[in-house]
Amino acid sequence: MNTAPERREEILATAAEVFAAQGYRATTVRRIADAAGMLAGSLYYHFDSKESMLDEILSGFLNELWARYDAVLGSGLGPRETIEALVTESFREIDRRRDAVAIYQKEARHLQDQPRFAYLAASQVKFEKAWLGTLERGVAERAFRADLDVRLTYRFLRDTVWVAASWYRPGGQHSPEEIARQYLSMVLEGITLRE
Amino acid sequence: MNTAPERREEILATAAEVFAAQGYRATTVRRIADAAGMLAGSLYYHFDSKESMLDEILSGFLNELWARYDAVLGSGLGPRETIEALVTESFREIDRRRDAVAIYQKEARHLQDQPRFAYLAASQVKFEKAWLGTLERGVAERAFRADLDVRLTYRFLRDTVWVAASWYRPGGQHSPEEIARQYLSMVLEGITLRE
Amino acid sequence: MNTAPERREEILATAAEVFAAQGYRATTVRRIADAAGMLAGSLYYHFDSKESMLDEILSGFLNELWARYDAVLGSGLGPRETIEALVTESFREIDRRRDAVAIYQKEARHLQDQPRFAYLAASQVKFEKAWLGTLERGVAERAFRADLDVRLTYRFLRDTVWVAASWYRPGGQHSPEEIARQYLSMVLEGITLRE
Amino acid sequence: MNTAPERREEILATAAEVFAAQGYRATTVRRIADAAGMLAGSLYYHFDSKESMLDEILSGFLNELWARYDAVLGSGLGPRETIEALVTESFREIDRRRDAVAIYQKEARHLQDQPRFAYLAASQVKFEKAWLGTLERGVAERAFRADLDVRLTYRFLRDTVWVAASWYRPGGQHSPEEIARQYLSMVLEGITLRE
DNA sequence: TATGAATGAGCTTTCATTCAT
DNA sequence: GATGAATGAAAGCTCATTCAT
Repeated sequence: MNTAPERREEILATAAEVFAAQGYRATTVRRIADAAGMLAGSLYYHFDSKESMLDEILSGFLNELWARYDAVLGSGLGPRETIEALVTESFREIDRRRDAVAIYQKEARHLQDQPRFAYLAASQVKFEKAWLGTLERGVAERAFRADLDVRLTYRFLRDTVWVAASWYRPGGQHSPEEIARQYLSMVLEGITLRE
Repeated sequence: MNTAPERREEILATAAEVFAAQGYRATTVRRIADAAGMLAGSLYYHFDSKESMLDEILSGFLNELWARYDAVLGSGLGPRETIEALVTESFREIDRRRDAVAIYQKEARHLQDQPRFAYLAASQVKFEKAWLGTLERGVAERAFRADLDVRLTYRFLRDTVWVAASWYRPGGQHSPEEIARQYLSMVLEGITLRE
Repeated sequence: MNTAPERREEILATAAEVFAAQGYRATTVRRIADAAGMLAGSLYYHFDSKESMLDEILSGFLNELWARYDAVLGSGLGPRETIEALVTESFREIDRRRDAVAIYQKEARHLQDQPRFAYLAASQVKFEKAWLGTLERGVAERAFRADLDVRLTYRFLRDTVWVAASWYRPGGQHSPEEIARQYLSMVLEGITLRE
Repeated sequence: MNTAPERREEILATAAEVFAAQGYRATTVRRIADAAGMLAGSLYYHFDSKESMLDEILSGFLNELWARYDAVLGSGLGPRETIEALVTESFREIDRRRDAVAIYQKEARHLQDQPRFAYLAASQVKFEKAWLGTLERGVAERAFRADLDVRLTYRFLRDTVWVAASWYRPGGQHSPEEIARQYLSMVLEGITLRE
């Protein structure tokens, strides 16, 4: 199962693309193989199973994401700046691994019940801790409004950011940073015009 | 195919529940039948295929939704009030048909390529027209900020509302109207504390 | 998985026949289905898997065998009569379930490592206890020779009986009881002519 | 296909070991290669197929066996001494090629229908001729009992000897010759104590 | 001599669907 | 209205084998 890393990555990228486009279940192993220019059986030289491809895609994404998040969280920023940095890193990750994010979005919920994908639930918990904690700190430090339900705000922010993977196309007219800036502006200031 | 309407509705509700929990593809007809207390083959007395169950669930949801939306859009409200009404109706619909909304969220994108589900794409277009139009009117009438990309704002709003179906539980601590009010407050005013 | 018992038994008998003739691994599910007059997939209405057919065949055989053995062992016979009765019951079982015995013979050794087939090993242990015990009792009571290695004698007897399944054909010229009588005569008296 | 004979023999011994332990069909070429410290494809430098390994194992065993048997049969012994010599040679062969004998035992029956393995059937015939002939000669010469079915006696002897391969471990507490002596004692004199 | 990568045929299994009863 | 049994297509996966390097 350990092959030339480049070929693995190629196949994995192909698989991610197809999974994201058609859904994991609806994707046949044959379809991935076609897209990778080989026969279905040949995939099994590189990977144990369809599921293990999914696993690598998802864990690869989460590992990278958490490396960035941890850097942000460890750098001693204030609540508002932390939120800004997390949102920006999220959009950058969507830019880097759009397919993985889209798959995560669609499949994480039922996958996390399987032992193999327990790390999805674990990540979810860490995620909540990081965002919710920052929001609460912001309320305490009078950076954020106190009249909003924090959990609701958390979900709002979280969903808002990740759902973007469903329409985002890398190389489009807005850079990830630009999208992040606009999102943050909406979330932080609201869309109402103030004069 | 025409049976006592209550039995149909029961089965449909069951199917929606399972589809929402496991995904359409991953749901077997047998699982639905189990949950409905019958054998798999017996479902075919009421419906002619698994796909037609999905179809009824989705179109039932969209028909209801558009009846409400059309009422809002035809009532001559200003842009801000229109947005408020649409968001509120959306959360009410999530409250009424949580499963259908969750299914829609997950499956609409690839279903809309099939002729049978072309109405999903059509609805999407109408949807965009309604929301985007309202936002543009709001910018023109100086109700909304002009410095934000309107398409981005549209997507932001749209996603934000519907994704809620993934965590919303009817009968929870917040009523749909209360959730709508908080969401609107965030979107319209932002989460930043202003003194 | 619970269907009309007659159909199950029919299919099981067919499967046993094919397993015995070609070996478990070499037998395809399609071949069993062909012989049973159905399509491969249809077997799965009645059974969970190819392995579960094997399981039922083997456990059915062992259950029946042990019912008979236990009756013999509990009836207070002397060592020689016990051996005679066990051998006779064994040949009767071969007559009744030739295929199952042949499969057992060929496959038991490697199957017993799998948890599902642990009962094969358990049966083996009980088996040894019964036969070896009887032989030892026979030696103690001066019914059997003391100059032979008892374990060797045990293996000799055990193998000798069961291997017969590989050539025995029900309805042949000798009844199971007649074969048992000849086998016993050889084992007990030897083949040497004494005058 | 012609390589250093030592490497071939090594691989063949490895293959025989795995075949004997797991069964021919259940053994993958990769498993053999693993055990031989190479990759699956590399085996094909030495052998042209999995089947040809089996072929060499089996024919190697039979050739050696027949060389010994022929020596015994050509040496003009009486029936009892012939049986004794054949049994002894058989146990020596089990000692030398335990795996091959075990494979033979399990696979010969269905292999012999394939043209490639027709020699298995031929050997079987020769075998029967030698043993059955000796037994008949023994009955005629009043060395063996006349009241036993000779064919049954033949099968009894044959099976009894070869099945030992399934439990025999070279280097165990009994030498092949010792095992042969005990077996012969049982078969010739019976296990009953005579005073 | 051996490796790494691929092939292709065939395997067990799943599942939506049908239909006589 | 529902059951029990079967169909048939397609799925994921295995594995002996090939072959350029």
